[in-house]
Amino acid sequence: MIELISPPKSLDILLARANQLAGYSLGEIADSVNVDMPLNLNKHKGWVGNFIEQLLGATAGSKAEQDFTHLNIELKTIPISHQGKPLETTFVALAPLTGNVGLTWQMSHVHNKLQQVLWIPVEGEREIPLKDRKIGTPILWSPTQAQERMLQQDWEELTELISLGQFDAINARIGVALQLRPKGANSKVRTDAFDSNGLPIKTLPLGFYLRNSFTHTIITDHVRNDSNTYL
DNA sequence: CGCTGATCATAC
DNA sequence: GTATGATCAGCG
Repeated sequence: MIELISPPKSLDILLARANQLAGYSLGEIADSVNVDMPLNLNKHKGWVGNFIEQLLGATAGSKAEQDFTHLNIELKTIPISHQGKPLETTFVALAPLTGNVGLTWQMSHVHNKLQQVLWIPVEGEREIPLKDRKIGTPILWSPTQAQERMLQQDWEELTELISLGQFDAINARIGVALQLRPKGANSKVRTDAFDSNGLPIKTLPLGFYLRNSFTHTIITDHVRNDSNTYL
């Protein structure tokens, strides 16, 4: 896209930028910065996330762990219903299918990425034309102790299944907060793993996702204090 | 109609 | 293929 926006030098600057977006529609903002936008997300699933990244000065296409490495903050847009509930799960990270021996929760990418997240709610009802969907008030979140425990427990259970090569037993129904689901171009994609006998196999790539019930609590817990609140 | 499994785009 | 950003689609 365009608009070269420098990375925010401080948390305050990042939050100020994010707050300035609240209340405006994607179309209004895209117009103001002369960015072309798709009619819908059908073939542009990551468009909103990439657009917000650029508006806030995240380094696009980076391989860094977080979007704002220097601030230790991960950016996530989240589609919200009229009732303020998440409409989609939140992808966190690709699940390593090998090399999990000796890996702990504290060392994991999931833990690292979820230490501090700046959530940007965006209206996500499919009946609302993409350009008319409004951006909401940003939420800077870090897991509570209870949430942290929940995440760790799920991560350990899911990672254990991977380590044991129990891929037949893995499905999206496991886990209270976190779940494992396919993450790839399509169902034919394969990646390296080890089966229950420790033998090399090729299997479907998986990713860790946050369930809507979990992200909903993040939004619910967030205290709104004044009239300058959207969504 | 919520949720799981499948899928889309892009950079390297 | 991996890693970034996610949402689509249709079964139960």
